[in-house]
Amino acid sequence: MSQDDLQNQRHSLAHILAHAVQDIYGNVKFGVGPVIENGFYYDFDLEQSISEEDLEKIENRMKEIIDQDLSFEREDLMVETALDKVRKSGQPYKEELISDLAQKGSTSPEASEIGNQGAETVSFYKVGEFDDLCRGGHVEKTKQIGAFKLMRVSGAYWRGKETNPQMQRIYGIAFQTPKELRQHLDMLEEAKKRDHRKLGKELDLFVLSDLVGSGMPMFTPRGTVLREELEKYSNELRKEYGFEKVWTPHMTKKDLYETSGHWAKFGDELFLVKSQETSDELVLKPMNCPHHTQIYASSPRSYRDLPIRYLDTTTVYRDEKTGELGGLSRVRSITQDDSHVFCRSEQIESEMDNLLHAARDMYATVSMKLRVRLSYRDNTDVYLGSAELWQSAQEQLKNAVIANKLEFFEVEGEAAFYGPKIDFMATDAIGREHQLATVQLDFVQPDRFGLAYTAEDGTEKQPVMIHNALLGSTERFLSVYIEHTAGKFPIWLAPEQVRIITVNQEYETTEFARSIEVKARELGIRVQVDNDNESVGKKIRNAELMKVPYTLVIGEKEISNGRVVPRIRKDLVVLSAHPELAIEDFLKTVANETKMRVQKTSL
RNA sequence: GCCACCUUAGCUCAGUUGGUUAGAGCAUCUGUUUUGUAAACAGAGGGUCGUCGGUUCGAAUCCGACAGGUGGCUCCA
Repeated sequence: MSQDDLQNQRHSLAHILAHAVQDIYGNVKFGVGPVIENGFYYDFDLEQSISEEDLEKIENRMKEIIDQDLSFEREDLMVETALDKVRKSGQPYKEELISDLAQKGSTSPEASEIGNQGAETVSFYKVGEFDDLCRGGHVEKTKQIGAFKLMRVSGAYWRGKETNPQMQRIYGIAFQTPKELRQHLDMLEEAKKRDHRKLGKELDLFVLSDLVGSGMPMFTPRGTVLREELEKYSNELRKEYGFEKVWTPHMTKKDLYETSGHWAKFGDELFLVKSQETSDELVLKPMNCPHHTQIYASSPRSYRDLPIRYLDTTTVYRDEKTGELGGLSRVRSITQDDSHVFCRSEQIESEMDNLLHAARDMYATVSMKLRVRLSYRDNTDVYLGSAELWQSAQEQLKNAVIANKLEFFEVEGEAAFYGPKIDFMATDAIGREHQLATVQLDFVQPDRFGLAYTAEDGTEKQPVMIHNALLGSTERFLSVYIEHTAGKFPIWLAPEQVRIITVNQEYETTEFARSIEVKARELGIRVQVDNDNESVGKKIRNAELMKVPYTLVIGEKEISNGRVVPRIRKDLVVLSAHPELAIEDFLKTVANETKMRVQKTSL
C-alpha cells in the first residue's frame, strides 16, 4: 500500500466520523475534516458538548459503518446547485466554503488561503446515507480502511479565528495495520513516561507554586546544576570566538521598545511595572537586543572594532495567555542564552561560521541530531533593508551552512521582516523534532537605533546585527532535554555525579565515606553520602531511582585497601568488565570525564 | 482568553447508586536491626477530600463560581 492509500484512508475516516456524529447527535453543522500527521480530525458545531467519554460510542458507530463495506460515491455539482444543496440541508459552514472556492480573484485573505479559487464545480462524496462536500481522495469501499482510534476532543475556532464561533474538534489517529497503530500508541506511552513534568518532580529538578504563579517555575538545587552547566557550556562555546559577557537590568522604560518597534508588535505580551515613587512606567524586558544596542551605541565605533560580540544569559518575561502555559515548555519567565554580534555586512559569513560551529558542538555533545532550515525572503515587499543586502546575506548564510556540513533545507518567505534566519531542528531520542537554537540576521534594529561605525574611507556605515541562542531558552531546552535523556543525564550534567553508600553506621565507615566526599568536592565533583540506617540494597535502589551515574559502596574491604569497584549507571557503560581501582584514580577519572563532557564512562 | 477533562495525606492512587469515626502503598518520625550492590521489621504522626457558595435530614460524592493542572484551539472541502 502506498502513502496515498493511507491518506485516502484517513480522509475517508474523517468522512465516516462525520457520518457517525450525524447519526448519534442529529442536527450537526459540519466544518472541515482534513487529514493531519498520523491521522485526521473533523470540526462540528452542535448543541450538546462532546466529552472524551463519548468517543467510544462514536468509534463503535464508525466501526459499524465500516463493517457494512459501503462504497464512496462521487458527485460533481455546479457551484450554484451545490450552494442550493447545502443551504437546504442547513450547512452554513459548507456554504461559506463553497462560496470561497467559487470566488474569482477575490482579495479577501480567507479566500486566497483556500487556494484553488474560481472553481466552477465542486464535488460531494456519499457513503451510505451520508453526503458531504469533499475534495476527494477516498477509499472505494469502507472495508479497505485499516486501524484507527479516536483520541480526544477539543475546541477549535472556525477557520482558526478567535472571533469566529468555536466548534468541537474530534481527533483520530489512523494507520494501515493494527500493529502500526499499536506502535504509535506505545510511542505516546513512552513519551508520557519521559514527560519532563513527571521527571522534574521525581528527580527533584524544578517546582511550581500557586503562590508564585503559573508559568513561573523555580529550580531546586539539582535542577539549578543542570541549568548552570548547560548555560556555562553554551557561553564557553562562544567565548572561544571572542564573545564577551554583558549584563543588563530586567526592567526598562517602554521607550526602548517604542524605538525598537517591539512595542507595536508585542505590546500585549509585555508586563507593565508601575513605579510607586515616580510616575515612571516601566516594562519587564521581553528580549535583550535593544539593551545591547545601547551598549554598542555608548561609544563611537570604528570598522576596526567590529565585530563586537555580546553574550548575555538572562531571564526575560513574556505575558503568554494562561491557557498556553505548561511545564517548562511554555513559561512566562524565559532564560535565554542570548548573544548579539554587531558586524559589517561582509563579515556575516565568518560570524555565521563561528556560530554554526558552536551549535554543531553543542548538539553533538547532547547527542541530538541537527538539521537546519534556511529562511529567506520572497518577492513581496514586506521586508526591510535593501535587496542587495538580503541577497548577499542569504548567500553568506548558505555558504556557512555548507562549510559546516549541516543537513539543510531552504524556505522562501519564512524570513522575519527584519532579516533572514537559520532555525536549528534537533531530533530527540524518540524521533520528535524540536526547534531550539536560532541565528537571525537583523537589518532593522541597527537602523531604528541609529547604530553606526566609521568605515575605512571615513564615512558612517550601519552595522548588521546577528541574534543567536544555542539552547534557545534554558527552560524549553530542559523540557526537551529531560525527555530526550529520560532523566539519565550524562556525567558532566548529572546533578549528583557520585553517591557514596555506607554499609553500616560505625564510626570508621562514616569517617572514611566523609573523607572520600571531601576529596571529591576538592575536585569539583558533585557528591552525596548516604549514611542512612537502611539496607545496602535499599540505598542502591534509591541511587538508581535518582539516576546517579556512579555509586560507591563503602565497607570494611574498601577501608582496608582504599580501592573501589564503582557501580555505573547502565546506559553509560561501554565495557562489560569493571576493574577495581584506587579511590583517588576513580575520582580523577570522574573529574576528567566532567571536564571533557564525555557521553559514556571510560571505566 | 476559549472548549473538554481533572484536583482525596509530601508522592502515587482506592473510595460502590449521596449515609456515621475517609483508606492503601511509598515517603516522614520513633524503636529494633548494623546491614555488601534495586525495597529489613514493628509502631506512630499526617487529610476542614483545591477554595468559596448552594441543594439536601445528611455532600469527598449533586449544582454554581473561582483557583490550579492536563489535552487542544497552527494542519483548510
